[in-house]
Amino acid sequence: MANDQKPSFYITTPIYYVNAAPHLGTAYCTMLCDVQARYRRAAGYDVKFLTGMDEHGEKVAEAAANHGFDTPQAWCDSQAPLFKNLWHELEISNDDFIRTTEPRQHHAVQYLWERMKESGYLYKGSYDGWYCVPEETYFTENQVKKSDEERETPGQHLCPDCGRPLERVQEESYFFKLSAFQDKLLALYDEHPDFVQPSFRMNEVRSFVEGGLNDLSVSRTSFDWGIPVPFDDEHVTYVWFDALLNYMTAVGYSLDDDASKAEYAHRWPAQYHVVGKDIIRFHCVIWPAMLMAIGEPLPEHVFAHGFLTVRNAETGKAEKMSKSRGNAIAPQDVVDLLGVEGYRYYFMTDVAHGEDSAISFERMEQVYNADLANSWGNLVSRSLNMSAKYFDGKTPELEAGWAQKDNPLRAIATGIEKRYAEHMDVMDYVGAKDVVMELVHAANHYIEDSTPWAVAKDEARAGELVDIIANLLESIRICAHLLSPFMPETSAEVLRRMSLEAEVDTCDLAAACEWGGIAGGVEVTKGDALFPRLATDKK
RNA sequence: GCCGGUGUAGCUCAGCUGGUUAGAGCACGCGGCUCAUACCCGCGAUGUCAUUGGUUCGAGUCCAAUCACCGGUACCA
Repeated sequence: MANDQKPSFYITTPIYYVNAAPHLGTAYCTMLCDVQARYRRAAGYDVKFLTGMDEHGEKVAEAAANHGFDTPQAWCDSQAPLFKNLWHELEISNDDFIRTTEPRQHHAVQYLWERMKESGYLYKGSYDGWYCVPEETYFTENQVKKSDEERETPGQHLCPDCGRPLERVQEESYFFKLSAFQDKLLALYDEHPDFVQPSFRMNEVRSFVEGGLNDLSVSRTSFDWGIPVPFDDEHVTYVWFDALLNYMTAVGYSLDDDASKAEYAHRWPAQYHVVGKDIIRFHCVIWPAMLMAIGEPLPEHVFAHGFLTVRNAETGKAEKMSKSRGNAIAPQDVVDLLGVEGYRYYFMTDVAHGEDSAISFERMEQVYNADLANSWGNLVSRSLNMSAKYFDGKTPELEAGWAQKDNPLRAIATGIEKRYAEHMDVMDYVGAKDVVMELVHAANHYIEDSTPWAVAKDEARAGELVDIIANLLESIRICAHLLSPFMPETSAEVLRRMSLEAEVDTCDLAAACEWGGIAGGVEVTKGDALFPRLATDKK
């Protein structure tokens, strides 16, 4: 429900196409959103995090038949749990899961058609294409042209798949007058340079729009697995007016009751649509144009991430993941190696912001061992152990004002939340991680410099020992908060081991990161290693 | 073909508007320590900054050309 006390933060993943089982790429995109959603909740926002599935279209109907399902709906129903279960396993904290076959989407899409009709940006025309009779497949003019060129059979119009001659077909279709929005879109990009992120993607979008826009075919008569056009029974909605609209459907668009209207007013526009770079155009060109046409506010940002590739162990080169190459890595493979939280940490902090990235199990092990086992996990281990050992299973008793004393860790921790937020706010997780790891490394360094094991042997230095351990525990507490969006369960565990369970799931991160928050004289438990070191098979 | 981008240590990348001996993390080698997950801390080596030419007192940083790689060139999400 809408919470008017806090600002809304609405973030979405694309809706994933039902025909492809969830893979490393979809998990990556969903994790990007999850980390942002968790961060924003901690930062005091009223978050809605949406993901879901795109279930309409000709290919879904075909897949259903091929898999022996009676209806496309039954096929979709069988696939939805694959996504939901994986998101659950990967600690994805989505607040909603939309499926385009749901009644709410049906209602919203039909409502959109009426608004589009009123807008004057809709007209009926004909959509030209090429049809391969034996393959029963449609191809666009460009697909055919491209394959003819590659095959060096220009102008012959041969099927890209089987090479046989194609038939020219014309289909009646509704068109959205995308061409009318060129200037408005360019103005949007000028006025909101951060509409498309990272910034280097903006150039691609802009040059595309500058090259001129064609109107967009938005309905089909050649198949019927889709939402009917309300004023024309022959037509079903083609992808654009269906898939993209899900973002608005999920926050009450088209509904007339007071609660829904309030929800929509509170939530829309979205702050972030996170998408793969392959669908950037749909979100940065078509989608804003649609919204302009019907007079709805535009989303604030579209963030496009890169693709994950696999590093070939022998050649060192990045390759596309594919079943035929046999180089595909499944989410489960990564979970098996790193655990869920190690998985999240690796993909969120070792993939350069918005860029493609070649991943490898070797690199995963390195990052896991270096950052999680050796640095962060071991810091927690040694610090909690010393606290328990020197203070009888507890944190040291603290005198009032202890937190005001200067020390190297306090110096680094001061303002750390702000530095971290600058990166998190723009989804630069690598940069945010670096800020946190600076404190982790400093804390390990501080232990060496202050030699608490030596101080503990000298009763005259008891006060000094209290300060050392308190500074360590305090640093760990702050790091746990900052790492929580990436590794929520580990951070919660760390706080619990310091008897700070009340701080888990804070919604005031800035306050939580103020120096001086630990409790004195409470139980502390060393516990098992958070991230057991992985044995690397080095020869 | 056209448009755009990239090319900096073994790997992943920083290097803003040109200015002393080119940086970080990881990986690697040596030394120290022992609270800790054989961990941590210190020290160290490595780069003709893709190539060539140009502008400049001075260029990784600007310009041109060349080579290599990548993306886009729209209705598959």
